[in-house]
Amino acid sequence: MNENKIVLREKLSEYFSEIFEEDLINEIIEVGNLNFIPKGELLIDIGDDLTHIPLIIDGAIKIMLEDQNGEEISLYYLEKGETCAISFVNCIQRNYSIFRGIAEKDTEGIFIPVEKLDEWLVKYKSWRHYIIDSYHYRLIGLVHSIENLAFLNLEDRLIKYLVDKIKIMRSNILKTTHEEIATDIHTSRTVVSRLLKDLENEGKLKLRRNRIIIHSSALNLWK
DNA sequence: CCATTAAGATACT
DNA sequence: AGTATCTTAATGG
Repeated sequence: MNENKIVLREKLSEYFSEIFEEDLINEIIEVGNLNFIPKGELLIDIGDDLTHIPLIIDGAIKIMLEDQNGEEISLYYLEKGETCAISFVNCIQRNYSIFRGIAEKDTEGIFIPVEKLDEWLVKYKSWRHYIIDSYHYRLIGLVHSIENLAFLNLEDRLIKYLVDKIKIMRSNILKTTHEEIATDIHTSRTVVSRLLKDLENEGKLKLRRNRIIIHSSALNLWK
């Protein structure tokens, strides 16, 4: 029991101790539970009851939306030090999730029960700022997704997707399939294959089975 | 070696 | 840009 708390404190110290005051850290250690979410696991689905809010310690969560036909589209990622502020408001209103969250890679998070969120909002200034900041940050993220969808052609969307993914995975070798990319940017596999082939012919990347190797020269170009 | 499946190719809308 | 279909290639048992 006590050992768990030591681990929790250690995990929090990496990022959150910079932004949260000591009393709040202690409370998080008291009520939070550390969870490991392996890559590919569904963390939360659309319509799920929200009982806990995650503080991401390490890894990344892909946030997705579903259309009327059950087709998915990926919106943005949650990373180390972040939380889902959208789910925060959902929690307060005791609503159901409007998003789907899947672990993009092995992820660790501290889960806080809903009741505490409200309480801490009044009690801790740092918590208040953290929630407002991340809400703002999520809004910016959403606006970017909308911009991408509305104003960019498919090729540019694909490029942006690759750049984002490289940032999240911290590697320019992406272990993914054309099929997965297709669902994420909401198009068909053949189209992704075609576009990637074009980029390969332009010398921007190399294609292997289950693997895309992006050249750093192209990466600089796309930034 | 074979089954599975990712990815390439072609043709049509 | 997207769909349908076929072929080829990689991978894991």
